[in-house]
Amino acid sequence: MPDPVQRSITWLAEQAVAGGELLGVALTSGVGVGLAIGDGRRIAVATGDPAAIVAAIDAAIGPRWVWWHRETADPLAVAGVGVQRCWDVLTVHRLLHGGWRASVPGAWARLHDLPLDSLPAMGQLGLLDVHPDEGADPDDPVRPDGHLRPEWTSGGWAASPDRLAAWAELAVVAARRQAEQMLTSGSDPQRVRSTAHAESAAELLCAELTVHGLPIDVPEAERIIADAVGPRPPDEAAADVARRARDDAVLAHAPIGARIDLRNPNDVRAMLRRVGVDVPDTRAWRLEHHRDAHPLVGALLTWRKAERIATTYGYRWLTEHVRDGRLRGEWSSSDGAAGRMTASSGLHNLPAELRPAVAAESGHVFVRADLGQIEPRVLAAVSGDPALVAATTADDLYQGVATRLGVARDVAKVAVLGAMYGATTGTSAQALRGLEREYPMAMGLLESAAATGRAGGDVVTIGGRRVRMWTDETVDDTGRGDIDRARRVAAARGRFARNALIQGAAAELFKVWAVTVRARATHLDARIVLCLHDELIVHVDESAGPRVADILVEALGEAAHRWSPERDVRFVADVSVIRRWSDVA
DNA sequence: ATCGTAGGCGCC
DNA sequence: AAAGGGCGCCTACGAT
Repeated sequence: MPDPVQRSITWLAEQAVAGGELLGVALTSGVGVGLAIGDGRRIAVATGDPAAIVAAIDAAIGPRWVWWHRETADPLAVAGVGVQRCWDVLTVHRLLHGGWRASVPGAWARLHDLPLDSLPAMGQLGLLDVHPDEGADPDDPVRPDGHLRPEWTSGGWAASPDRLAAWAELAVVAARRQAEQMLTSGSDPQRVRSTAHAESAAELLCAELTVHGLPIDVPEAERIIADAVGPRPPDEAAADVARRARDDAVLAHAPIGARIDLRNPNDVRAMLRRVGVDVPDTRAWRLEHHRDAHPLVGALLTWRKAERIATTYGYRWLTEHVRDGRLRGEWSSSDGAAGRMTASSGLHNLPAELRPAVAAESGHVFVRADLGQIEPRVLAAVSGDPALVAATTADDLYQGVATRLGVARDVAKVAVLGAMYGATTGTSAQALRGLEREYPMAMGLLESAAATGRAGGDVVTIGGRRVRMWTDETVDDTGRGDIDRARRVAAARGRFARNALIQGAAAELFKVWAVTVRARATHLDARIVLCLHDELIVHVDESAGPRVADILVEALGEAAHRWSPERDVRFVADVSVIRRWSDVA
């Protein structure tokens, strides 16, 4: 190991002992790595592989690494540096303030109460304006007016080792201010800090998921696709012929003489009307009721399924998103709403028919686990409703609720889910009154969230995530009056807020679980390859499968302990060791 | 031509 | 039983 690296490790070890709990890092592969404690002491390392340096320091002193954003996590994931403790400033910013968009200059401005309208514009926009930093030192990342210098934030931070070190130091300053803000946020600061740690680790996990991908048995995927839409067409013309053949199978049932585009919902609706099926839209669940009315309906529904494979999960999808036997997509740790993870390339909406193609590599297994009845258990935890907390001790929570309400299990389940989604009509309405009677704390919490949402207010999850209420003007106006429209917008906001409280909290618990699994299973060379809201898939050598299965269960207990405000809520996971995703018991 | 929106559907 | 919350991705279509 080169001398400067050894020196920096020694230096950092001393600082860590002296009380520097946070360690800033900024790195680029071309330039090196910048490190900082955050009280003015920096170190710039120009030689050596940045990721190797980080790995060596991580092993030596195990600090909580602080970085600005994903651009630092990505190269660490590529290099396989399994950093455990981190603080991602932009991820924490999204946690505290909500929304999906977040930028380094914006987060900095917010932290320092700087007016957002004086945010420095990118590019050349400012050339003709009076420069707020006229004559100032361009090597200082902060302008005299307090904003970050755009030349730095747009990439100049990586220009030299010294700048990397200054940038790392600034990240620590930002993280410290974020921690201070938590003290006055209105939520429990300990709890929010804990969420910040988990969310930051989840963002790093997302960088790793993006790099690793999901193992795919490509020949099996091709077989499934061929079953649905035929063999891979050699050219565009052949693809066109195949598509026409699929269309004709449906149109054979249609009234003759009609020129119908099956991909045009208006055409389809008109066609259905001509065979006596009158529907407001042509969604599958609606057409299901009319299956017996005419053979056209069944043919259309079958066509739609094949069309889904052909267009979204067909040969093009395979060649574009599967490389080296892995389905690769972009992962992000929190969406713009309640904070669930998102993934592209179909990773989060792979049709069940394709799941046999998701297969462990040879000599490996998947260890798969999903959380059972996660939403009502989360509702019990965040509301502290004693009756609902008691219901979580059962494997089947809904059965207990049904017994208490004196209704059928299905009715109870629909009612509980409906209460969390905002459904208020139908047969669940009567059971809803039963819920309000038997679980007043839980239902009261949901109703107060809905009221906040209806009034246009933000809701805050138990972990401290702010979910910003939308101010959408584009809700469809069918020509009725403004009052009616305002009422519909308010109702939609109420449903959104009601759900966000639960969906957001469930996402928090899930991420704590996932990053705990990641931490506890790295020594087995196990890799999380899929996160699906309440389901985890870990890829590992077959010899370690049973051990990882145990870890998934233990990690859930640990995660619940760290996350749940309510000691007595029981969370359950269904775990299995499998070769293919479709092998689930 | 390029963009945003809506209908539709996959998953949770 | 009813059709509610989130996301990504496809197509067609109208506005720019």
